[in-house]
Amino acid sequence: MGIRSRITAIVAKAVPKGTVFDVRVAEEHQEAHYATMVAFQLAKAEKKNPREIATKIADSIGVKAPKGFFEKVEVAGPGFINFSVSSNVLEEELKRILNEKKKYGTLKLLKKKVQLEFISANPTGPLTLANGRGGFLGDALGNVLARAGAKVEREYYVNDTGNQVLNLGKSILAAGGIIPDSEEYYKGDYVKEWADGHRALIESMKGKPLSLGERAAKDFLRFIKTAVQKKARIKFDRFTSEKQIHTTGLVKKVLTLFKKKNFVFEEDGATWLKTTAFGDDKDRVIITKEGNPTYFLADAGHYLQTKQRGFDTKINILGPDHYGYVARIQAVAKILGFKESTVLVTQAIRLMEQGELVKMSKRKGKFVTFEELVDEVGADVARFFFLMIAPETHMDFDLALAKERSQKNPVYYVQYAYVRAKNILTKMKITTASKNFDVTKLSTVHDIGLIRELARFPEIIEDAARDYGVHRLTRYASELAKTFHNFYEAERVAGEEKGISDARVALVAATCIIFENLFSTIGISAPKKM
RNA sequence: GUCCCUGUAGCUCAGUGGAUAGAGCGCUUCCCUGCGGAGGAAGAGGCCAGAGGUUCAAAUCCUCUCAGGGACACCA
Repeated sequence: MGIRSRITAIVAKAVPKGTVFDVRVAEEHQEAHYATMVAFQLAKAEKKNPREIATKIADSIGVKAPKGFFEKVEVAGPGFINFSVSSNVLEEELKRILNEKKKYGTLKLLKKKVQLEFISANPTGPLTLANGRGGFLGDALGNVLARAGAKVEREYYVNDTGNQVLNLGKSILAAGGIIPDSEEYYKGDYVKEWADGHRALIESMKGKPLSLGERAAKDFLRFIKTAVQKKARIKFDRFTSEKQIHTTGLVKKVLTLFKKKNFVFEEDGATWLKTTAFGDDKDRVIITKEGNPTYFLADAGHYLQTKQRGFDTKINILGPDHYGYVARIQAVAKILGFKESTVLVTQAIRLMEQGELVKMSKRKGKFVTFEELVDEVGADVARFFFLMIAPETHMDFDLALAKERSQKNPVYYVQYAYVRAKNILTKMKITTASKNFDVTKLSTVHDIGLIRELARFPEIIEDAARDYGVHRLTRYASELAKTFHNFYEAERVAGEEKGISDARVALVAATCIIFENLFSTIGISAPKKM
């Protein structure tokens, strides 16, 4: 339990039961460490002056808090309650970091079993930058949720059959000159390349474009896997095949279930699901009038599979082009009885080249792939840069500046802080920092500031696990790095009087632990040197 | 036309209804006789797109307007 949650627990005892309130890190210009605005909320209900209430609460906390926990609790301004924790508490937290190491910042906050689905791009070509954005988000979010105590499965749902794959097959035939070209076919060089490399095969399969598409999709999926897992270091536990959803009978099963619950009707020769009952703006076809199940029905079968495999929570990360899909898939989740179903929609990345917008389109074949970007700037930079920005922000990425930008990217600033910290310990030949140090020797603003910053790590994990705001982690990384660089410039570790030196060694060792935990959660490397 | 997202420093972006709106880059001026200068310090730079409203309190919530991006298939 971090410092903030301990304060929250203490405040909770001093206010009426059930009061909802926040404890947050105090603003920088305040001397205090943490603050709460609870008095303002109570003032409304109790029709009293907030300052009066704040004073009452502060007094009560003075009595109820464990002895020696706070150095100061004071009312400020119109009714803020500011907390300064005592050095004992900081010492405890520092020791906790040194003891728990990798486990520091693992919480028992989430008890749920979560399936996290992301990327799930069709294997009809290389990944786009938007796919990559969702990929990094999913990977890091998976790490965060796991740290917060959830059991997480990361899944890539592969649309390895159906119209898009058929279209891919036809596109290859067209690229091979066997059938005439058409507007809707995939145009990228990769289609041509694949066709050129499989001349005999496409000749023999020219009557079966779907099978040909499936065959090519297998290759493209392999390329995707390499780009995602090897190059971008995005981990998946499971690749689920849409084709298998069909062959294992899940499509029929989910249809039966929908019918049983009376959400199915026939119209214009097609079969529909009544998604409007759950807020969708129109009902959706699940079986076409030709008698083919739609992708949507297969996806419902997939959701059913997930439910049957024991997941009560499903998080699905979609790209901006799938926004229109959210309402209907949420309808399915409700019918199937998921306890929680969240769809996160990431916004597009606009690729700029010399001030010009470059359109990304698989079909037109003009795009910079996710893999190319990772090759160009490296996995750490690409990941950190993408994860710094909230997913709903439309992001401008200037490709011409990508490489130059990488020199100035905050990821280097952050990793350099870690290298500096590590280097101090290496130079001093310290492998394990002693836990017998005197915390009162850590007395400068830089010492204290660093400890306070380190202690925020569990709070960041908690917040990110609550609102899925993974960019909190990269922001925190920059702040921690700044704090450490400040400390490094101002204070020495080696060569100080022994008591101070020992205490600072412990502090630096703890800093390394936090950086390592943070880096592994974000998914970037912890370099020994740069 | 309907729906979604966005509009905050020159640029790229943070900002959970609360205290003096922040960071990085860029710009100005400083700081190496020390653990790695890929650093540090100081500074300039903001009618938080606009207008109404709700509130003790709004960049944050509501309504409208404007601007940019995206989605609106018996494709995925």
